[in-house]
Amino acid sequence: MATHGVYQRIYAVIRRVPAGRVVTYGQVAELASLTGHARQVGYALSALPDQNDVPWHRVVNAKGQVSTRSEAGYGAVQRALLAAEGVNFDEDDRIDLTRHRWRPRRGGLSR
DNA sequence: TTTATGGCTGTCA
DNA sequence: ATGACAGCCATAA
Repeated sequence: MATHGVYQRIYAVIRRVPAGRVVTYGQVAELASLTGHARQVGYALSALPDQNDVPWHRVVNAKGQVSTRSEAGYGAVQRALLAAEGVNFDEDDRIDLTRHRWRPRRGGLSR
């Protein structure tokens, strides 16, 4: 479908994120060949329909903290979903990115 | 077409 | 450590 949108590409990347793992907006952008356009990733998520197969909750900001959307409450939902997948949060509701950041296979750069 | 708006990020104080 | 500023650019009106 000729979805000439960047969003579709972003969704594709996020769908590849395994459970229990998280990625930052910037990382998703980079994986989607949009290095430096982390913002667009956030907008893509905001444009997500209620029904989707995209694990938007696995996308967090660079601080490892869940970005709140326009309304409050979603943060708690996102946190709950992640917690259900085994992602731990610290006292500040932050995720240990050094431990939960998703590492796409790429030539074995892992660690 | 132009203008305004962002679920961000990195740098500097 | 936190707070403020500027920059990148797609989508919507």
